[in-house]
Amino acid sequence: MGLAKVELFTEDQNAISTFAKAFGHPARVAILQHLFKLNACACGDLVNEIGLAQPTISQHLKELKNLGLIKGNVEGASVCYCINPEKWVQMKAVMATFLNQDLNDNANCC
Amino acid sequence: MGLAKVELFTEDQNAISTFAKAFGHPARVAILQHLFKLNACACGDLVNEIGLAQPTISQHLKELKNLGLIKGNVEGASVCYCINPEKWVQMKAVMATFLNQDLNDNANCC
DNA sequence: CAAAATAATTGTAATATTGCGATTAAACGA
DNA sequence: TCGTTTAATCGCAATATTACAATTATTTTG
Repeated sequence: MGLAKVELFTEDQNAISTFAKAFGHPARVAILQHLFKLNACACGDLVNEIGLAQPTISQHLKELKNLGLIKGNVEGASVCYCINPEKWVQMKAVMATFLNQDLNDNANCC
Repeated sequence: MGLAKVELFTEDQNAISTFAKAFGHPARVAILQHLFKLNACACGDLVNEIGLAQPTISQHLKELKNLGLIKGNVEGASVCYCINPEKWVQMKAVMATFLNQDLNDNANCC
């Protein structure tokens, strides 16, 4: 199938998995880390930094942009990308509800 | 291709994306949330709780178990699953280094 | 204006993921 | 022991993801 049965799950569960999926490829993790380090940078810089072809980087950037985690501004011939702080904060809140669940003392197996 | 070029990235980036990938499906999110709520439960209970077929749940459980995030103990005819607290804590630490990066004030676009 | 630089888009191939029916294996109960 | 319950595994179909060459669109520069 290859198609997740989204309708079976809560909005929260779908939101968590959607964000997690965005981080589910090392290239997207690397892109985001690089944007954090430099505040902003062009697509071409990311192509040089990471060893993937330009269309591949462009595709990963598109996914992150569609999710709203990054913003892109045309700067002459190049495009300047950066983190979208508001969305990043929102994402962190969503992930925190999942990651910071309480580990009960009797959580160990049976 | 469908094959991530793992060798291009740091160990940290690959670790982050591997954990994130595990959370990149709502069924696995739901399974983990349910295990947190009940401390431990059988595969069959998860099949009832979530609306997916038994082989599908079994497959998702296998992925989580391979990553080490959950443990499974045979309890007679059924199998008791629970969170692996040590691995969960380790995963949280890895994800925190990524999620808690500093949002620089001048992070806004160009 | 023509050539160069930059990045998006298109198209395609290879591989991965998701889901489930059918089957199998193991443990339990009458 | 035989049927039942429980869950793993196998095999398959449908879809998604990853990667890139080729192309296109836009802007800059000479």
